[in-house]
Amino acid sequence: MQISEAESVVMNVLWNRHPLAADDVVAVLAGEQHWQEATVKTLLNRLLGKGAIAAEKDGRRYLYRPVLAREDYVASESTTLLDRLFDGRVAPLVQHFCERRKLSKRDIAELKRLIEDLER
Amino acid sequence: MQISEAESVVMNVLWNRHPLAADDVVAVLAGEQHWQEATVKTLLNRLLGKGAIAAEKDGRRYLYRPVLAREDYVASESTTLLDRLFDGRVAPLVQHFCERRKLSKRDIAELKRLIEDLER
DNA sequence: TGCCGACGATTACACGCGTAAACGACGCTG
DNA sequence: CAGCGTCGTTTACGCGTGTAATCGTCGGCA
Repeated sequence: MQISEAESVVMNVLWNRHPLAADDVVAVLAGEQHWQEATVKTLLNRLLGKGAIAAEKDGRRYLYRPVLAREDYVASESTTLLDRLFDGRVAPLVQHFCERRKLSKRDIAELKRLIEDLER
Repeated sequence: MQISEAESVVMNVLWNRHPLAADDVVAVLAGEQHWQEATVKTLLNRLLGKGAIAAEKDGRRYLYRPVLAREDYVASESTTLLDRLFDGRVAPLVQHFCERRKLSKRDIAELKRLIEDLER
């Protein structure tokens, strides 16, 4: 079940709120994307075909909800990247961002807490 | 300069050792990929077209070397993912792996050291 | 009750990618 | 000096994707 880039944008909408009618999805996306209504419908249909979302009849229309969990999607995407670029290990990735000064104060504080928690 | 998945495999070979003749690349990949020689040649050519690698004539053949730095590629790929999935922040990503128990002892130790270094 | 508008479904189409075979030139070997 | 093998170059092709337009149907309003 491979979700494309554009499809994942639609998934995001549904992960945030569901179930939603196609129209609602279009409305939400109107703010962030340039997409025509037809485009969103195509994406919804492809997601349906892939089994990533489900549709339940609501009168004349459908209400869509995610089947694929956001967690699972995030996990698979990030694991793939980690494997491809950092030999599957987290520390090198963090180090990479360290060296590029991409860690905010907040990141550092949170990382510190995470590590402390892990040690107990 | 967008590098596809398959192309990045070829890049990897060149990042590890360069310059290399097409044949050498094929030889290295023979161990890990199922690819025909022709496929590797296509990928080298596409990379040339994209400017991600350069070719220098060596008698009758070419020697290829990366132009795009591995560091830059890794940075752009991982930033893209981070932005898409974790709102651009590193800590949530690490937390994600924490919760999924994907951190090795070694990861934890290294992260700890990274954090300590950052605080000084 | 007939037409219009709203939905979902179907169809379209160009482009990049994975995967490769075919082609063409050139130098070495017999 | 004529083939043959070896490179790089060109061409191929099906599939997924981004991006839509068009079609067909059904319910509500005039």
